[in-house]
Order: sequence, then structure tokens, then C-alpha cells
Amino acid sequence: MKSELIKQSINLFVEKGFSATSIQDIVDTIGVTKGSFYYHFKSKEALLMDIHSHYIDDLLRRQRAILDTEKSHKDKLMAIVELIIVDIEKQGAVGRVYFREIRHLKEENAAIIREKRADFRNNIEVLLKEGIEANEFRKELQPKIITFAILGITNWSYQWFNVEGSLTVKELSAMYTDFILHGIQSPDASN
Amino acid sequence: MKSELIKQSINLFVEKGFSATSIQDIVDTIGVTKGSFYYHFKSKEALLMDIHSHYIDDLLRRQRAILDTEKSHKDKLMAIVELIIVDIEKQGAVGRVYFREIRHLKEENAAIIREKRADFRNNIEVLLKEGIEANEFRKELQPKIITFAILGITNWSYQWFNVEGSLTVKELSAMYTDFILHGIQSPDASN
Amino acid sequence: MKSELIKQSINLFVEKGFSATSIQDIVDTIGVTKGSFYYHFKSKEALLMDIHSHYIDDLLRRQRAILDTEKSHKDKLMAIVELIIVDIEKQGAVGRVYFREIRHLKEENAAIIREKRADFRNNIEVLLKEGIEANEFRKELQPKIITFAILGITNWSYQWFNVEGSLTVKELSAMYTDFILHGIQSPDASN
Amino acid sequence: MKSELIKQSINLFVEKGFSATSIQDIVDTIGVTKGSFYYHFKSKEALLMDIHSHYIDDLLRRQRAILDTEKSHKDKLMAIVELIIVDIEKQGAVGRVYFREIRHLKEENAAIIREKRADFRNNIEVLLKEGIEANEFRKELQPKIITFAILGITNWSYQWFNVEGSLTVKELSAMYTDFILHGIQSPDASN
DNA sequence: GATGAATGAGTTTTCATTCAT
DNA sequence: TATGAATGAAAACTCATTCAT
Repeated sequence: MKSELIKQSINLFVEKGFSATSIQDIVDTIGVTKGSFYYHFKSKEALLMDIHSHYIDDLLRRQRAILDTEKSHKDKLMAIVELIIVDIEKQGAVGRVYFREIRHLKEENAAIIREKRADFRNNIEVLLKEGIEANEFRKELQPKIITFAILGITNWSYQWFNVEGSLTVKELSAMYTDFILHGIQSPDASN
Repeated sequence: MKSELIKQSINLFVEKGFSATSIQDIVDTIGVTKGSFYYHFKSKEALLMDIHSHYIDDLLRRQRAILDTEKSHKDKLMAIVELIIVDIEKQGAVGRVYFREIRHLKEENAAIIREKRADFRNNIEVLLKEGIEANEFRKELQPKIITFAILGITNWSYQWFNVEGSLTVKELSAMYTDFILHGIQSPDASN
Repeated sequence: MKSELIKQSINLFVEKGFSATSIQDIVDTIGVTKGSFYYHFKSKEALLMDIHSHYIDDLLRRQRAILDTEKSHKDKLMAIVELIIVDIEKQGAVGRVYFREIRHLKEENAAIIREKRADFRNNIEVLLKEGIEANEFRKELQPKIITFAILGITNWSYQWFNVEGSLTVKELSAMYTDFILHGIQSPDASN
Repeated sequence: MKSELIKQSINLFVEKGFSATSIQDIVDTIGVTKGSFYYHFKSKEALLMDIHSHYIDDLLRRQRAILDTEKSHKDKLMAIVELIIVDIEKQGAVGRVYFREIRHLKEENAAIIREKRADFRNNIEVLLKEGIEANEFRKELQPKIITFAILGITNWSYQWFNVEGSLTVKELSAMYTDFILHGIQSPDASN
């Protein structure tokens, strides 16, 4: 029931936005009453926080797994890009909520999520830094800024990519890793 | 007065989001009454549409100027990236509203804006296509997808770039054009 | 201009009702501004009063003319019924406003109109009374009550009669005077 | 509570009219909040529709009972007139709302009510038609038009009849059936 | 005579939240 | 666990009216 509420609310948040979705809208989709909602969630914002927490925690866990498993900096980076893009297929809806609705968390919770986002970002930044030192990536790059560029590419995909279309997430992921690697690799790196 | 309302509402929309900003909030910042707001705008949504229209129309106009002025495909692309990024400084607030709040336009208006956005995107796509044909850019690239990547990089900047920081928009713009050109240029292109 | 405002407001009041018609609605139909309206009328209610006054004053004047001209009680009554019914064609719209919107006059004005309505009604009542005394009409009738019946028949017509239809106001008037006379005439009255 | 809201709103609608009565006015009379009103009714118009539906449905049910029970056409007609008039005492307030405020229903609902009103009217028209064929009523009468006359007499009563006065509804009803029967009966009908 | 801008009080409606059962 | 009823605060929007120009 709780997970059903989460699932349906995500769909509604994607469709209409957090503010424009009422508790009534949510409970109507699964045929229960508002009282029931408040048994499972302290507030509407708590539900949104729940969604955000699960999403970023899962992402961080998988990012860590990649960093622990893959060998070269290039491979690590490719795997992280793929992680985000390929998720569109399975987690596209949550992702869209995650990217759009953080503003509606109360400051206290927003801070928690922002910190985890910063961790995720920082892990990429460190990766780039080390790749530069290892001469895999170009010396002129500013890791922090390039990290934002990479996240821009991947995260923006959630806004336009249509799972129904002819392009698969695997293909998209391949194109974007190729584009990014061309953008950052040292000319003398053994491709 | 009308332009004052627009200006203040943009600030509030950036800060709290469209839905969470009330007409009362807006008029309070300039000390007029709600009735006054409704004398100038048919509805809250009409104000949002006003903001969207002006922004994209201005952007399209300047994009066209670039396409008519610059010579090589590379120069055109660089100029367009710079156009978006450098605007953060002067138009950062409107931009943030433009990228985040389109969902709150009514379908009829959203369609108009979406079409203009598609024009802007399409102009880049065509530019890439021609650059590929001219052998300036790599043959393997899919122009449509790379266009989204470029827009992801530039548009995402509006979310994190802090005008107050030590990095200037000019510098950011330079880094991103460099990154993008590395990502797309033919190896044999005279850089 | 003033008469134009009256004319158009009557149409709107018929269509949407007094409360639901805004000053804006009225001035829009003739392409002037609200300020203009307030040059001609002290208030929205004043316009409604204007409409009511003209209508009932005109009706009373014509009723008096009938009472002064026609000979028998029967003829007087027939002429008054015809007066009301035949007016549907020329004054149907005003009539509908007159019958429906008196409630929106302020008490002070409503009292004035109610008094004139009472005069109009009373003239019929007196006519019936005299007709009974003259043995033209049946002795058992209560003039006051029958007056209301007659007014019910005629006034109700404004709600359903369609000028566009196949029945003319003359025909309707004939049918109703016939019906009423059958209802009230003494059996021994030389028809 | 819901029925209490209906009851009080009817009183207010009679007194001030539908448009001029606010939800606040209604809830204030029974000391609840506006939110409570909207728990029970989807909108102000929905409440008005509720009132209209119940009134006409009840009227139709009782009219049908009369048509099934009474023997002669004359008796049926008398019973129907009495039905409407006598109701003033118990249902005067609802009746006044019913006769005055249909314009404030949305077209969709107004159509439903208009159709039921037409049924009620049509039942009388058919009754008159059959009475004419049975030679109870005069051959020259146009049933449709006479039906409107009868409804004018009865419905108009809701506007002026004062339950507090010395005349009872029974007496009024008797006078009006007498008046109507004189107006329509064949001279040779055994009275 | 007419306009454009502004006001302020009021309107209907929405909605997150609470709570007795 | 769940429901149904109620709350209260706030939202968007309307509108008659005023008034300087």
C-alpha cells in the first residue's frame, strides 16, 4: 500500500508536477482515502522526501559499486554515464521527479539531498581529477566544470528522451560516452 | 508597472517556483493590489506565457543573427553556445524560469513555446548536419542527439552557475566550447 | 450613448441575469470604457432602476389610456390583457428583465417600483370589482385573487413565448382573453 | 448536515437570490466552515442542481400518482392544480428557488431540468387534449397554450401568495380550479 | 465626455491536515 | 489500518467603483 502510494504519486508528479498534484489525486488512483495516506506518510513533503532519498541512495550505492569494480578512469566514467542514462528506461519517472521537484522539500530535507547530490558529483569530479593526473584526460580541463557538463548531458536526457522511440537507451549511452570521451581524452591516450 | 510586475515575478518564480508563488506575493513586492495585477494580466498563466514568449523570441532573434553573420560552422556553433552561456549573467533569472516552468503553461500556450524551442534546437541540428557534410565535424555523430547533449550542457548551467563566483561566464563559455568542439570535430579538421 | 448602454445591458441581463453581467460586459458590447459608463449612470443599480422605471411608467400610462377610452368593463379588461401580451413582441427583453430582476434594486428603489406595480394591479382589481357590481362578471369571484391569476397568465408568457414561432402575439392575446372571459363572465352576460 | 445546508441555502436563495448569496452566507447560518460545504457539494451550482432535481422529481412523481388515480379529466386537472398550489404552504421556498434560479444552472444541468419541466407540462397538455376529445373541455382550445396559462396562474402564486395571510392555500386552490374550469369547460358539460 | 489605471472588498474554490470512530 | 467528516488558511480571480488626466 505504501509502495503503491509512492508509485502512483510519482506518475502524478511527473504528469502534473508536485504542487499541482493533490493528496486527493493520489489516493483516488488507488481507491483509498486521505486518512489512509496520512497513516503512511507524515505529510505530502515527507512522501516527496521519501522518493528523493530512495532515488539518490540507490544511485550512490551503484556509483560506489562502479568505482570499486571498474579498472581505468575511462571505464569508470563510462560506467557512470551509462548508469544514469540506462536508468531512464526503468526509473525515468522517478528521475524526472528527482530532477524537478527538489525545490518543494523543506530546507532541512533539501539540504540532506543536496549534500548527497554533491557527493555523487564529487565522486565524478575526483575521478576526472585522477584521470587527468594519470594523463588519461586532458590537462587543461577543470574537473568541476566538466563534471557539470557531463551531468548536464545525462540529466537533460530525462527531459526529452522517449523510451517509446526508435533509439534505445543503450545506443544513447554509447553515443554520449563517445562524445564525452572525445571531449576530454588526451590526444595521446591509447583509445 | 507591467514590466515591474514581470521583473519581480521572475525573481519570485526562481526563488519559490511558479506554483508556490502567489499573486499576493508578487504584488506585495511592489506595493500594489491584486486588482492591479489583473488589470495587466488576464491570469497568472498569462504572465508566465508572457515571460516565456519574450525569452524565446529574443533567443531566436539572436540565434538567427549569429547564423547570418558567422562564417564557419564551427564559429556559428561556438557563438550559439556563447550566446546561451553568457546570458546567464544578464538573463539568468528568466532563463531559470524558462527552463523549469513550462509545465505550468496551458497546453495551448505550451505548444506554441515548444514549437519555438524546437526551432531553436533544429537550427543547431541543421548546423551540425552541415558541419558534418562539410567534414568539419565527425561523420559518426547523430546531429539530433548531439544537439540535445549541447543543450544539456548549456541549459544545465543555469541550475548551478553562480554569477557571484570566481569563474566568469566568458571563461565558462570558453571551456564548454572547447569541450564540445573536442567532442565533435573531425580529427583532420584544421583546429 | 446612454440609450445604447441601456439597450445592450437589457440584452445581457436577459441572457445572463443582472448579477452575472458585469459592467465590463456591457461596455464591451459597444466598445467604450467603464469610466464612460459611470459618466452616464451613478451605479449598476441605477441603470437597473432606470430600466424598471421606464418600463412600468410606460405601462401605467398606456393602462390609463385604456381605462379612459374603452367603454365596457369587458372591453377594458381585454385591452389590458392585449397590452401586456402584444408587448412581448416589441418589449419582450425589457419585460423579462422587469419580471426577474427587481430583487436587485436597493430597497428604496424596489419600494417605488413595487408601489407602481401595485397601482397597475389595483387598476385591474378595481376594474373587476366594478365589472362584478355591473353584473358583467360573476359574483363569486374575489377580484384581488383573479387579478393575480390574470397577471400570472400574461406575465408568465414572457418566459415561454417565442416571437419566432408560428403563433403571433395577436393570436395568443385572443386566446387568453377568451380563456379569461370564459373564466369570469356571468352566465347571463350578453357575450 | 448536508440537508441542513440545503435547507438554509434555500432560505437564503429566496431572500437574496442565488447569485447574491455567498457560500460564506450559507455556512454562517449553521456555523460550519466553507471547507465543510465543499465536502458535501462539488460546487455552488451543484447545490442548486440538487435543489432543482429533488423538487421536480417529487413533483413528477406526485403528478403521475394523480394521473393514475383520479377518474375524469376534470378531476385530474383539479388535482394537479391543487398539487401545485397547496405545495406553497410546505414547499413555498423551494418552489420560489425552482421558478427563479434555473438560469444559474450550467447548460448541461439546465437541459436536464428543462426536459423534466417539459414532461410535467406535457402531461397537462395531453390531459387537456383528451378532455377535449371526450367533450369535457371546449373544442376551440389550444391545449399547449392553455397549459401555459394554467401554469402561469399556479406558478405565479409562488411570487405573491403569503402563507401568513387570511386566505388559505385550500381556498386559493378552490378559486383557481373554479376559474380555470369555467375558462375551459364545455357549456354542455355536466358541471 | 471619455480613458486608463488602480483599488479593495468579496467570490468561489482548493487542499493539506486532523481526528473521532 | 482505514474512513468520513470537518477545518482553516490560502489561492486565483472578479468587479463595482473612483479618479487624475
